[in-house]
Amino acid sequence: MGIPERKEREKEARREEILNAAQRVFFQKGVAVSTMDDIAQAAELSKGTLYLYYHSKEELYLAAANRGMDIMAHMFQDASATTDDPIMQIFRVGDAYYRFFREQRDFFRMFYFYESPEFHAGVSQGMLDQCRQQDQKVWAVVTAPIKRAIDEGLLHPELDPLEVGIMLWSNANGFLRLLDRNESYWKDAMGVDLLQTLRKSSALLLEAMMTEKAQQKYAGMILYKDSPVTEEEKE
Amino acid sequence: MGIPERKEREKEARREEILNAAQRVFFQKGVAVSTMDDIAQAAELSKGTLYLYYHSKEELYLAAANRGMDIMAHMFQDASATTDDPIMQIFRVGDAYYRFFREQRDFFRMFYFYESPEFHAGVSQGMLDQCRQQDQKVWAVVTAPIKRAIDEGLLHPELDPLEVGIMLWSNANGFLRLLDRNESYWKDAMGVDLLQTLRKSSALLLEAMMTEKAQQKYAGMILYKDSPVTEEEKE
DNA sequence: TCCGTATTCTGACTATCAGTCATTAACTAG
DNA sequence: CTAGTTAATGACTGATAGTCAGAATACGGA
Repeated sequence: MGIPERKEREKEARREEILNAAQRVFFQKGVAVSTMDDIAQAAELSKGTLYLYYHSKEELYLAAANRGMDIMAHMFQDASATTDDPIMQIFRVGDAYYRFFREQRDFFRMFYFYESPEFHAGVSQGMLDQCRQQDQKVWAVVTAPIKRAIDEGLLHPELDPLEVGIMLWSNANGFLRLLDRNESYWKDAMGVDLLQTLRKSSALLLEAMMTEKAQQKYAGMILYKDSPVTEEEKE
Repeated sequence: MGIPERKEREKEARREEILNAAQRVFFQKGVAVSTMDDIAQAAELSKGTLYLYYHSKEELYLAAANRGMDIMAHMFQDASATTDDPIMQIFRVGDAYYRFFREQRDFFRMFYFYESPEFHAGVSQGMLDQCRQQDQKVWAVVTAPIKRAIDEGLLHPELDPLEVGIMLWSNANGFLRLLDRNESYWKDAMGVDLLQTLRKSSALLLEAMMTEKAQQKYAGMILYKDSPVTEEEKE
Protein backbone atom coordinates (compact mmCIF):
# COMPACT_ATOMS: atom_id res chain seq x y z
CA MET A 1 0.00 0.00 0.00
CA GLY A 2 1.52 3.31 -1.09
CA ILE A 3 -0.64 5.59 1.01
CA PRO A 4 1.59 5.83 4.08
CA GLU A 5 4.52 6.51 1.76
CA ARG A 6 2.66 9.28 -0.01
CA LYS A 7 1.67 10.79 3.34
CA GLU A 8 5.26 10.67 4.45
CA ARG A 9 6.29 12.49 1.27
CA GLU A 10 3.57 15.08 1.72
CA LYS A 11 4.59 15.63 5.31
CA GLU A 12 8.17 16.16 4.23
CA ALA A 13 7.04 18.52 1.46
CA ARG A 14 4.99 20.59 3.88
CA ARG A 15 7.95 20.74 6.25
CA GLU A 16 10.00 22.11 3.45
CA GLU A 17 7.34 24.59 2.29
CA ILE A 18 7.26 25.96 5.81
CA LEU A 19 11.01 26.26 5.85
CA ASN A 20 10.96 28.01 2.48
CA ALA A 21 8.44 30.50 3.79
CA ALA A 22 10.45 31.05 6.96
CA GLN A 23 13.60 31.62 4.94
CA ARG A 24 11.87 34.20 2.76
CA VAL A 25 10.60 36.05 5.81
CA PHE A 26 13.94 35.86 7.64
CA PHE A 27 15.76 37.19 4.59
CA GLN A 28 13.31 39.99 4.06
CA LYS A 29 12.78 41.22 7.61
CA GLY A 30 15.68 39.84 9.58
CA VAL A 31 15.45 36.99 12.04
CA ALA A 32 14.89 39.03 15.18
CA VAL A 33 11.87 40.96 13.94
CA SER A 34 10.24 38.12 12.02
CA THR A 35 7.21 36.71 13.81
CA MET A 36 5.66 33.29 13.63
CA ASP A 37 2.52 34.96 12.29
CA ASP A 38 4.56 36.45 9.45
CA ILE A 39 5.87 33.01 8.60
CA ALA A 40 2.43 31.41 8.89
CA GLN A 41 1.03 33.98 6.49
CA ALA A 42 3.90 33.47 4.06
CA ALA A 43 3.33 29.72 4.21
CA GLU A 44 -0.46 30.15 3.85
CA LEU A 45 -0.97 28.10 6.98
CA SER A 46 -2.14 28.82 10.49
CA LYS A 47 0.42 29.45 13.15
CA GLY A 48 -0.53 26.30 15.02
CA THR A 49 0.40 24.21 12.01
CA LEU A 50 3.96 25.53 12.08
CA TYR A 51 4.34 24.01 15.51
CA LEU A 52 3.34 20.60 14.20
CA TYR A 53 6.47 20.67 12.06
CA TYR A 54 8.94 22.72 14.10
CA HIS A 55 9.15 22.99 17.86
CA SER A 56 9.98 26.66 18.04
CA LYS A 57 11.05 29.74 16.17
CA GLU A 58 14.66 28.96 17.09
CA GLU A 59 14.35 25.56 15.51
CA LEU A 60 12.98 27.11 12.34
CA TYR A 61 15.86 29.53 12.37
CA LEU A 62 18.40 26.76 12.87
CA ALA A 63 16.88 24.74 10.03
CA ALA A 64 17.26 27.73 7.72
CA ALA A 65 20.77 28.43 8.96
CA ASN A 66 21.69 24.81 8.33
CA ARG A 67 20.73 25.26 4.70
CA GLY A 68 23.20 28.10 4.55
CA MET A 69 25.84 25.98 6.26
CA ASP A 70 25.22 23.31 3.68
CA ILE A 71 25.72 25.74 0.81
CA MET A 72 28.88 26.98 2.46
CA ALA A 73 30.22 23.49 3.06
CA HIS A 74 29.65 22.61 -0.60
CA MET A 75 31.33 25.79 -1.80
CA PHE A 76 34.29 24.99 0.42
CA GLN A 77 34.37 21.41 -0.79
CA ASP A 78 34.26 22.44 -4.44
CA ALA A 79 36.93 25.07 -3.93
CA SER A 80 39.17 22.59 -2.20
CA ALA A 81 38.70 20.06 -4.98
CA THR A 82 40.11 22.39 -7.65
CA THR A 83 43.68 21.59 -6.62
CA ASP A 84 45.76 18.93 -4.89
CA ASP A 85 48.22 21.33 -3.31
CA PRO A 86 47.24 21.70 0.36
CA ILE A 87 48.48 25.28 0.64
CA MET A 88 46.51 26.19 -2.47
CA GLN A 89 43.51 24.41 -1.01
CA ILE A 90 43.68 26.61 2.06
CA PHE A 91 43.69 29.72 -0.14
CA ARG A 92 40.87 28.44 -2.28
CA VAL A 93 38.71 27.75 0.75
CA GLY A 94 39.42 31.27 1.94
CA ASP A 95 38.36 32.63 -1.43
CA ALA A 96 35.24 30.49 -1.25
CA TYR A 97 34.34 32.04 2.08
CA TYR A 98 34.64 35.47 0.51
CA ARG A 99 32.44 34.32 -2.36
CA PHE A 100 29.89 32.96 0.09
CA PHE A 101 29.92 36.36 1.79
CA ARG A 102 29.25 38.03 -1.56
CA GLU A 103 26.67 35.66 -2.96
CA GLN A 104 24.85 34.52 0.18
CA ARG A 105 24.81 37.65 2.26
CA ASP A 106 21.45 36.82 3.78
CA PHE A 107 22.78 33.54 5.10
CA PHE A 108 26.00 35.17 6.23
CA ARG A 109 23.96 37.59 8.32
CA MET A 110 21.80 34.83 9.70
CA PHE A 111 24.93 33.19 11.10
CA TYR A 112 25.36 36.13 13.46
CA PHE A 113 22.67 34.50 15.59
CA TYR A 114 24.21 31.08 15.49
CA GLU A 115 26.71 31.79 18.22
CA SER A 116 24.37 33.83 20.38
CA PRO A 117 24.44 32.26 23.81
CA GLU A 118 20.71 32.20 24.42
CA PHE A 119 19.91 29.29 22.15
CA HIS A 120 19.46 25.65 23.10
CA ALA A 121 16.03 26.55 24.46
CA GLY A 122 12.98 25.07 22.78
CA VAL A 123 15.12 23.22 20.25
CA SER A 124 14.77 19.47 19.73
CA GLN A 125 17.71 17.15 20.21
CA GLY A 126 17.51 16.12 16.57
CA MET A 127 17.97 19.69 15.42
CA LEU A 128 20.90 20.21 17.78
CA ASP A 129 22.53 17.06 16.42
CA GLN A 130 21.98 18.29 12.88
CA CYS A 131 23.64 21.57 13.78
CA ARG A 132 26.65 19.90 15.31
CA GLN A 133 26.91 17.69 12.24
CA GLN A 134 26.88 20.73 9.93
CA ASP A 135 29.47 22.44 12.07
CA GLN A 136 31.73 19.44 11.88
CA LYS A 137 31.24 19.11 8.13
CA VAL A 138 32.44 22.66 7.53
CA TRP A 139 35.22 22.28 10.05
CA ALA A 140 36.42 19.08 8.44
CA VAL A 141 36.74 20.75 5.03
CA VAL A 142 38.67 23.61 6.60
CA THR A 143 41.10 21.54 8.65
CA ALA A 144 41.74 18.74 6.15
CA PRO A 145 44.19 20.67 3.93
CA ILE A 146 45.81 22.20 7.01
CA LYS A 147 46.44 18.76 8.43
CA ARG A 148 47.86 17.59 5.11
CA ALA A 149 50.09 20.65 4.88
CA ILE A 150 51.50 19.91 8.32
CA ASP A 151 51.98 16.22 7.51
CA GLU A 152 53.76 17.06 4.25
CA GLY A 153 56.16 19.39 6.02
CA LEU A 154 54.75 22.58 4.50
CA LEU A 155 53.60 24.02 7.81
CA HIS A 156 55.59 23.84 11.03
CA PRO A 157 55.14 20.46 12.70
CA GLU A 158 54.50 22.04 16.10
CA LEU A 159 51.27 23.52 14.83
CA ASP A 160 47.91 21.99 15.55
CA PRO A 161 45.42 21.91 12.64
CA LEU A 162 42.63 23.09 14.91
CA GLU A 163 44.69 26.02 16.11
CA VAL A 164 45.64 27.03 12.58
CA GLY A 165 42.03 26.67 11.48
CA ILE A 166 40.82 28.91 14.27
CA MET A 167 43.38 31.55 13.38
CA LEU A 168 42.51 31.63 9.71
CA TRP A 169 38.80 31.43 10.39
CA SER A 170 38.81 34.16 13.02
CA ASN A 171 40.83 36.35 10.78
CA ALA A 172 38.52 35.97 7.81
CA ASN A 173 35.43 36.23 9.95
CA GLY A 174 36.55 39.36 11.74
CA PHE A 175 37.25 40.96 8.42
CA LEU A 176 34.02 40.01 6.75
CA ARG A 177 31.86 41.06 9.69
CA LEU A 178 33.47 44.46 9.69
CA LEU A 179 33.00 44.60 5.96
CA ASP A 180 29.35 43.69 6.26
CA ARG A 181 28.62 46.92 8.16
CA ASN A 182 31.11 49.29 6.58
CA GLU A 183 31.32 48.09 3.02
CA SER A 184 30.78 51.37 1.24
CA TYR A 185 33.14 53.17 3.58
CA TRP A 186 35.94 50.73 2.85
CA LYS A 187 35.38 50.34 -0.81
CA ASP A 188 34.40 53.81 -1.94
CA ALA A 189 35.98 56.12 0.60
CA MET A 190 39.26 54.27 1.01
CA GLY A 191 39.58 52.43 -2.26
CA VAL A 192 40.62 49.21 -0.58
CA ASP A 193 40.35 46.03 -2.61
CA LEU A 194 38.68 43.83 -0.08
CA LEU A 195 39.40 40.47 -1.61
CA GLN A 196 43.07 41.37 -1.88
CA THR A 197 43.16 42.60 1.71
CA LEU A 198 41.59 39.42 2.98
CA ARG A 199 43.98 37.36 0.90
CA LYS A 200 46.95 39.31 2.06
CA SER A 201 46.13 38.80 5.71
CA SER A 202 45.56 35.07 5.16
CA ALA A 203 48.82 34.91 3.23
CA LEU A 204 50.68 36.66 6.02
CA LEU A 205 49.37 34.20 8.53
CA LEU A 206 50.13 31.20 6.37
CA GLU A 207 53.60 32.39 5.43
CA ALA A 208 54.39 32.81 9.11
CA MET A 209 53.43 29.21 9.74
CA MET A 210 55.28 27.72 6.78
CA THR A 211 58.51 25.76 6.96
CA GLU A 212 61.48 27.12 4.99
CA LYS A 213 60.86 24.46 2.38
CA ALA A 214 57.36 25.73 1.80
CA GLN A 215 58.37 29.38 1.93
CA GLN A 216 60.74 28.70 -0.96
CA LYS A 217 58.13 26.77 -2.88
CA TYR A 218 55.56 29.50 -2.54
CA ALA A 219 58.02 32.40 -2.55
CA GLY A 220 56.71 35.44 -4.31
CA MET A 221 53.17 34.17 -4.45
CA ILE A 222 52.10 35.96 -1.36
CA LEU A 223 53.16 38.65 1.05
CA TYR A 224 53.35 42.11 -0.44
CA LYS A 225 53.16 40.76 -3.96
CA ASP A 226 50.14 40.27 -6.13
CA SER A 227 48.69 36.92 -5.35
CA PRO A 228 48.44 34.57 -8.34
CA VAL A 229 46.03 32.38 -6.46
CA THR A 230 43.28 32.75 -9.00
CA GLU A 231 45.52 31.77 -11.89
CA GLU A 232 46.08 28.13 -12.68
CA GLU A 233 48.48 26.62 -10.20
CA LYS A 234 51.82 25.28 -11.36
CA GLU A 235 52.27 21.86 -9.82
CA MET B 1 20.55 78.48 45.40
CA GLY B 2 22.05 74.95 45.42
CA ILE B 3 18.80 73.07 45.14
CA PRO B 4 18.78 72.58 41.35
CA GLU B 5 22.37 71.39 41.57
CA ARG B 6 21.50 68.91 44.33
CA LYS B 7 18.53 67.68 42.28
CA GLU B 8 20.76 67.23 39.29
CA ARG B 9 23.16 65.17 41.40
CA GLU B 10 20.32 63.10 42.78
CA LYS B 11 19.00 62.48 39.30
CA GLU B 12 22.41 61.34 38.18
CA ALA B 13 22.73 59.12 41.26
CA ARG B 14 19.38 57.49 40.57
CA ARG B 15 20.43 56.91 36.98
CA GLU B 16 23.48 55.15 38.24
CA GLU B 17 21.60 53.12 40.85
CA ILE B 18 19.35 51.86 38.09
CA LEU B 19 22.33 50.95 35.97
CA ASN B 20 23.93 49.14 38.92
CA ALA B 21 20.77 47.13 39.41
CA ALA B 22 20.54 46.35 35.70
CA GLN B 23 24.16 45.23 35.66
CA ARG B 24 23.61 42.90 38.61
CA VAL B 25 20.58 41.35 36.91
CA PHE B 26 22.31 41.07 33.53
CA PHE B 27 25.30 39.38 35.12
CA GLN B 28 23.22 36.99 37.13
CA LYS B 29 20.59 35.96 34.56
CA GLY B 30 22.07 36.89 31.22
CA VAL B 31 20.92 39.82 29.12
CA ALA B 32 18.40 38.00 26.97
CA VAL B 33 16.34 36.53 29.82
CA SER B 34 16.51 39.53 32.12
CA THR B 35 13.25 41.46 32.23
CA MET B 36 12.59 45.08 33.03
CA ASP B 37 10.53 43.91 36.00
CA ASP B 38 13.58 42.05 37.31
CA ILE B 39 15.62 45.19 37.04
CA ALA B 40 12.90 47.34 38.61
CA GLN B 41 12.72 44.95 41.56
CA ALA B 42 16.50 44.94 41.93
CA ALA B 43 16.50 48.74 41.86
CA GLU B 44 13.54 48.93 44.31
CA LEU B 45 11.68 51.11 41.86
CA SER B 46 8.66 50.68 39.67
CA LYS B 47 9.15 49.72 36.07
CA GLY B 48 7.80 53.02 34.84
CA THR B 49 10.56 54.86 36.64
CA LEU B 50 13.21 52.96 34.72
CA TYR B 51 11.82 54.46 31.54
CA LEU B 52 12.23 57.97 32.94
CA TYR B 53 15.98 57.36 32.99
CA TYR B 54 16.54 54.98 30.07
CA HIS B 55 14.54 54.78 26.86
CA SER B 56 14.58 51.03 26.48
CA LYS B 57 16.06 47.78 27.66
CA GLU B 58 18.60 48.00 24.82
CA GLU B 59 19.73 51.37 26.07
CA LEU B 60 20.16 49.98 29.57
CA TYR B 61 22.15 47.13 28.10
CA LEU B 62 24.34 49.47 26.08
CA ALA B 63 24.98 51.63 29.14
CA ALA B 64 26.14 48.55 31.05
CA ALA B 65 28.23 47.33 28.11
CA ASN B 66 29.86 50.76 27.89
CA ARG B 67 31.04 50.35 31.46
CA GLY B 68 32.72 47.14 30.39
CA MET B 69 34.24 48.88 27.38
CA ASP B 70 35.55 51.52 29.71
CA ILE B 71 37.21 48.98 31.97
CA MET B 72 38.69 47.30 28.92
CA ALA B 73 39.98 50.56 27.48
CA HIS B 74 41.67 51.38 30.77
CA MET B 75 43.23 47.95 31.04
CA PHE B 76 44.56 48.35 27.50
CA GLN B 77 45.83 51.83 28.26
CA ASP B 78 47.60 50.70 31.43
CA ALA B 79 49.12 47.70 29.68
CA SER B 80 50.35 49.86 26.85
CA ALA B 81 51.90 52.33 29.29
CA THR B 82 54.19 49.72 30.86
CA THR B 83 56.65 50.00 27.98
CA ASP B 84 57.78 52.34 25.25
CA ASP B 85 58.58 49.64 22.72
CA PRO B 86 55.68 49.56 20.22
CA ILE B 87 56.00 45.84 19.51
CA MET B 88 55.97 45.14 23.22
CA GLN B 89 52.96 47.40 23.58
CA ILE B 90 51.09 45.33 21.06
CA PHE B 91 51.85 42.19 23.05
CA ARG B 92 50.92 43.82 26.33
CA VAL B 93 47.57 44.94 24.95
CA GLY B 94 46.98 41.38 23.76
CA ASP B 95 47.77 40.09 27.23
CA ALA B 96 45.45 42.70 28.69
CA TYR B 97 42.62 41.41 26.52
CA TYR B 98 43.24 37.94 27.84
CA ARG B 99 43.22 39.32 31.39
CA PHE B 100 39.96 41.15 30.68
CA PHE B 101 38.53 37.85 29.46
CA ARG B 102 39.60 36.18 32.72
CA GLU B 103 38.63 38.90 35.17
CA GLN B 104 35.57 40.41 33.51
CA ARG B 105 33.91 37.40 31.99
CA ASP B 106 30.45 38.81 32.56
CA PHE B 107 31.28 41.88 30.52
CA PHE B 108 33.03 39.79 27.89
CA ARG B 109 29.84 37.79 27.44
CA MET B 110 27.71 40.89 27.34
CA PHE B 111 29.73 42.05 24.34
CA TYR B 112 28.31 39.15 22.32
CA PHE B 113 25.17 41.26 21.96
CA TYR B 114 26.99 44.38 20.97
CA GLU B 115 27.39 43.40 17.35
CA SER B 116 23.99 41.83 16.96
CA PRO B 117 22.39 43.58 14.01
CA GLU B 118 18.99 44.16 15.59
CA PHE B 119 20.00 47.05 17.80
CA HIS B 120 19.65 50.74 17.01
CA ALA B 121 15.94 50.43 17.85
CA GLY B 122 14.62 52.32 20.84
CA VAL B 123 18.06 53.71 21.60
CA SER B 124 18.63 57.43 21.96
CA GLN B 125 21.11 59.26 19.77
CA GLY B 126 23.11 60.23 22.83
CA MET B 127 23.60 56.60 23.76
CA LEU B 128 24.61 55.68 20.22
CA ASP B 129 27.15 58.49 20.24
CA GLN B 130 28.50 57.28 23.55
CA CYS B 131 28.89 53.78 22.09
CA ARG B 132 30.75 55.01 19.07
CA GLN B 133 32.99 57.07 21.32
CA GLN B 134 33.80 54.03 23.44
CA ASP B 135 34.49 52.00 20.35
CA GLN B 136 36.88 54.62 19.07
CA LYS B 137 38.60 54.89 22.45
CA VAL B 138 39.41 51.18 22.49
CA TRP B 139 40.35 51.21 18.84
CA ALA B 140 42.70 54.14 19.32
CA VAL B 141 44.60 52.32 22.08
CA VAL B 142 44.90 49.24 19.88
CA THR B 143 46.05 50.97 16.72
CA ALA B 144 48.39 53.56 18.28
CA PRO B 145 51.33 51.19 18.87
CA ILE B 146 50.73 49.54 15.50
CA LYS B 147 50.96 52.88 13.80
CA ARG B 148 54.13 53.69 15.70
CA ALA B 149 55.65 50.33 14.83
CA ILE B 150 55.01 50.96 11.15
CA ASP B 151 56.39 54.49 11.35
CA GLU B 152 59.52 53.27 13.13
CA GLY B 153 60.17 50.67 10.46
CA LEU B 154 59.38 47.69 12.68
CA LEU B 155 56.37 46.56 10.65
CA HIS B 156 56.27 46.55 6.87
CA PRO B 157 55.47 50.01 5.55
CA GLU B 158 52.84 48.68 3.16
CA LEU B 159 50.67 47.68 6.08
CA ASP B 160 47.72 49.73 7.25
CA PRO B 161 47.31 50.09 11.04
CA LEU B 162 43.62 49.45 10.78
CA GLU B 163 44.20 46.29 8.80
CA VAL B 164 46.77 45.00 11.27
CA GLY B 165 44.50 45.87 14.16
CA ILE B 166 41.62 43.95 12.64
CA MET B 167 43.79 40.93 12.09
CA LEU B 168 45.11 40.83 15.64
CA TRP B 169 41.74 41.63 17.13
CA SER B 170 39.85 39.06 15.08
CA ASN B 171 42.42 36.47 15.93
CA ALA B 172 42.25 37.09 19.67
CA ASN B 173 38.48 37.41 19.62
CA GLY B 174 37.94 34.20 17.68
CA PHE B 175 40.11 32.38 20.13
CA LEU B 176 38.57 33.78 23.27
CA ARG B 177 35.02 33.18 22.11
CA LEU B 178 35.81 29.58 21.39
CA LEU B 179 37.48 29.37 24.76
CA ASP B 180 34.49 30.85 26.50
CA ARG B 181 32.36 27.88 25.52
CA ASN B 182 34.88 25.05 25.54
CA GLU B 183 37.24 26.07 28.29
CA SER B 184 37.31 22.83 30.24
CA TYR B 185 37.61 20.81 27.07
CA TRP B 186 40.68 22.71 25.94
CA LYS B 187 42.34 23.01 29.28
CA ASP B 188 41.63 19.68 30.91
CA ALA B 189 41.12 17.28 28.06
CA MET B 190 43.83 18.61 25.76
CA GLY B 191 46.22 20.24 28.20
CA VAL B 192 46.58 23.35 26.07
CA ASP B 193 47.96 26.43 27.76
CA LEU B 194 45.56 29.00 26.48
CA LEU B 195 47.51 32.12 27.18
CA GLN B 196 50.50 30.62 25.42
CA THR B 197 48.39 29.58 22.44
CA LEU B 198 46.90 33.02 22.11
CA ARG B 199 50.33 34.60 22.42
CA LYS B 200 51.79 32.24 19.89
CA SER B 201 49.19 33.05 17.30
CA SER B 202 49.60 36.80 17.88
CA ALA B 203 53.36 36.37 17.68
CA LEU B 204 53.08 34.45 14.41
CA LEU B 205 51.00 37.21 12.93
CA LEU B 206 53.27 39.96 14.15
CA GLU B 207 56.46 38.21 13.08
CA ALA B 208 55.02 37.81 9.61
CA MET B 209 54.42 41.53 9.42
CA MET B 210 57.80 42.61 10.79
CA THR B 211 60.62 44.04 8.74
CA GLU B 212 63.94 42.16 8.80
CA LYS B 213 65.28 44.78 11.17
CA ALA B 214 62.53 44.07 13.66
CA GLN B 215 62.75 40.32 13.20
CA GLN B 216 66.39 40.50 14.26
CA LYS B 217 65.61 42.73 17.19
CA TYR B 218 62.89 40.45 18.48
CA ALA B 219 64.49 37.20 17.31
CA GLY B 220 63.93 34.32 19.67
CA MET B 221 61.27 36.11 21.65
CA ILE B 222 58.43 34.63 19.77
CA LEU B 223 57.54 31.92 17.32
CA TYR B 224 57.94 28.40 18.62
CA LYS B 225 59.95 29.59 21.60
CA ASP B 226 58.73 30.46 25.05
CA SER B 227 57.68 34.03 25.04
CA PRO B 228 59.48 36.25 27.56
CA VAL B 229 56.86 38.90 27.14
CA THR B 230 55.95 38.96 30.81
CA GLU B 231 59.54 39.42 31.91
CA GLU B 232 61.01 42.89 32.02
CA GLU B 233 61.79 44.10 28.58
CA LYS B 234 65.38 44.82 27.58
CA GLU B 235 65.42 48.21 25.91
C1' DT C 1 2.33 76.60 58.78
C1' DC C 2 -0.20 76.05 54.65
C1' DC C 3 -1.15 76.15 49.62
C1' DG C 4 -0.23 75.94 44.69
C1' DT C 5 2.97 74.19 41.51
C1' DA C 6 6.54 71.34 39.66
C1' DT C 7 8.83 67.17 39.84
C1' DT C 8 9.18 62.32 40.59
C1' DC C 9 7.20 58.00 40.90
C1' DT C 10 3.74 54.40 40.43
C1' DG C 11 1.42 50.27 38.77
C1' DA C 12 -2.43 49.12 36.11
C1' DC C 13 -2.95 48.94 31.27
C1' DT C 14 -1.87 48.09 26.16
C1' DA C 15 0.34 45.82 22.41
C1' DT C 16 2.95 42.26 20.67
C1' DC C 17 4.38 37.77 20.21
C1' DA C 18 5.75 32.77 21.21
C1' DG C 19 3.60 28.86 22.09
C1' DT C 20 -0.93 25.77 23.36
C1' DC C 21 -5.03 23.19 22.81
C1' DA C 22 -9.90 22.17 22.19
C1' DT C 23 -12.36 21.97 18.06
C1' DT C 24 -13.05 21.28 13.20
C1' DA C 25 -11.91 19.48 8.65
C1' DA C 26 -10.09 16.04 5.68
C1' DC C 27 -8.94 11.75 4.69
C1' DT C 28 -8.84 6.49 5.06
C1' DA C 29 -10.29 1.73 5.78
C1' DG C 30 -13.74 -1.44 6.22
C1' DC D 1 -21.81 5.35 4.76
C1' DT D 2 -19.49 5.30 9.14
C1' DA D 3 -16.02 5.12 12.54
C1' DG D 4 -11.62 6.40 13.42
C1' DT D 5 -7.26 8.54 12.38
C1' DT D 6 -4.56 12.36 10.98
C1' DA D 7 -3.90 17.25 9.76
C1' DA D 8 -5.08 21.96 10.40
C1' DT D 9 -7.13 25.79 12.70
C1' DG D 10 -7.41 30.09 15.36
C1' DA D 11 -8.89 31.72 19.66
C1' DC D 12 -6.57 31.68 23.89
C1' DT D 13 -2.70 32.00 27.53
C1' DG D 14 1.34 33.86 29.49
C1' DA D 15 5.19 36.68 29.29
C1' DT D 16 7.11 40.98 28.66
C1' DA D 17 8.44 45.70 26.63
C1' DG D 18 6.73 49.94 26.87
C1' DT D 19 2.86 53.81 28.25
C1' DC D 20 0.30 57.05 30.83
C1' DA D 21 -3.15 59.05 33.98
C1' DG D 22 -2.93 59.96 38.39
C1' DA D 23 -0.72 59.68 43.21
C1' DA D 24 2.96 61.14 46.07
C1' DT D 25 6.55 64.08 47.16
C1' DA D 26 9.36 68.25 47.23
C1' DC D 27 9.68 73.04 46.81
C1' DG D 28 8.86 78.24 47.06
C1' DG D 29 6.29 81.83 48.64
C1' DA D 30 2.60 83.90 51.68
